[in-house]
Amino acid sequence: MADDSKTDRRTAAERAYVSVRDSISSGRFAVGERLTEGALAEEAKVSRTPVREALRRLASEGFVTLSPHAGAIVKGWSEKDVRDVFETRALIESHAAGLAARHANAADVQRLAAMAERMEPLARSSPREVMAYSEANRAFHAEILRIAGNLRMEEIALNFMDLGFLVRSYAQFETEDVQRSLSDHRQLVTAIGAGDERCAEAVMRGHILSAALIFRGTGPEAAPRGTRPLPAAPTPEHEKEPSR
Amino acid sequence: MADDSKTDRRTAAERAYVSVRDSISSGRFAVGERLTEGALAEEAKVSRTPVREALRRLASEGFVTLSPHAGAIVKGWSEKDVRDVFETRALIESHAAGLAARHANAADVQRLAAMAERMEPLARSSPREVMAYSEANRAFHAEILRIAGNLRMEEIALNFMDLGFLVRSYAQFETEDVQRSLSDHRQLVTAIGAGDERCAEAVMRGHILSAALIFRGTGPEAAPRGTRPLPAAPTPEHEKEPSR
DNA sequence: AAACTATTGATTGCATACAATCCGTCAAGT
DNA sequence: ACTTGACGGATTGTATGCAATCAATAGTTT
Repeated sequence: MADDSKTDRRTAAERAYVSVRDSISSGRFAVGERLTEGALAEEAKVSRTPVREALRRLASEGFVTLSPHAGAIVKGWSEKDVRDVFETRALIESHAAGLAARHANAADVQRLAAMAERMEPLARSSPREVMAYSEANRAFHAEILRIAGNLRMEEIALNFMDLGFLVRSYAQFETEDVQRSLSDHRQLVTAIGAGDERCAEAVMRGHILSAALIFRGTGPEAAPRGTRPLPAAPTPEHEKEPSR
Repeated sequence: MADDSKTDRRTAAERAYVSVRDSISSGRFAVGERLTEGALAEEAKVSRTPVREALRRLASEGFVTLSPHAGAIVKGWSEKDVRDVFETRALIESHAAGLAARHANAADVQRLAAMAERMEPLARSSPREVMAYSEANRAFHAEILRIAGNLRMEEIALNFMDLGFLVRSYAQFETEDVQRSLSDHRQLVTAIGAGDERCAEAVMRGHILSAALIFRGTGPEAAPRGTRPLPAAPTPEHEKEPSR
């Protein structure tokens, strides 16, 4: 973060993207807050052009919504939005788990098992290692998707996992939930190792849907208190469906 | 098209996007062809800035691949890419069909039936109405996704349907295939109207996977001869997976 | 002749200046 | 008092100029 040296290999657009995305994921920008290009540009120490590029990308990934001439606002998530995302994840990742069970070789299973094992200590040192645990969890799911061998499903599922509200939700996990989650992972490794597609599918579906339950249980005030004043708690519904 | 009047409500970026996308979908740009910002800007009568924006969006939607400092090339589709897309579509849209069967009301079914019916004459006047048929087909699938009520799945499936190679593939349909496709649609309407989730799922899965079979049957020379010289048929594999 | 290096041309990436648009405010009219 | 209209500030959208980077070519060396 203190590395503002000029020898930055990444493009300015990439820096802007990471900067804004992290600020959203970490909750520094409140849901519903309007992001002006100028301010973001100043913060990331680039001009407005790469910031615009970053914002378009973030919009396509679901982090912000932007309307012509009105700019970008941090996207809020209604109950239904969250349910839709988890439902889609459950559909895709359970199918992927089945494919993984079919395709996995010995090395794949070995790797998965190692990853699952590595998560256990992270789960115990609960309160502060949320980020590390979340990262490890993402890597585990990513590995299963990779083994499944469908790039489209991999992209979609990973994008969903990266949406900010997921990371926040891990903070709400009770130790009991974490234990069940770890158990799920072990079961997944076993099922995939045994080549039992149906079992892998079912476990993955349950794994994700139960996570959805926990998250939704945290209630509508899932907005994390960020490092800044939180300019007036926004109404729970920023984008209402136009009834269509 | 002749409307280059200055009273164009759309933004320049939107015009650039449509311009480039249409040129790709229609095959005017060959697979593997390199697209330079300057040329595209001139063609769409805008500056390079909105063209860049359009290219990023097209990349996120899978029409082009772009690498830093190297620009954009029209994306090619390997056998596996196509299989992945159809597999994912089958997974999502079959699930959506099931949801639609659960959620549809009388008006929804009415609308679907009308759309299915309207496609029949388009199918008969086969050779030239490919575009109209393709549009109607897209609308039919889109309506089912809308009824299903999961925005994420809707977005994903529609994006996949819009990928160029699909449109091209319709040109390859034999009348026999079209008849089966129409029959599938009628069956879908019936199943959804009856609230039979399993049936709707199964029919949709078969509908999409059989379309995949037909498409793949057209072989690797699916690259349509465009209106321009086709600068040397590119090798079938432009983007090879880095083996990971 | 082959391989490696330097240079040139073209293209992308970025910054900045300018134009178009939107939103809030205030004034005037009904 | 309420609506309507216009003005002003701020923000987004677009164009253009310049710097950074890459690819290809020519030239040099082994």
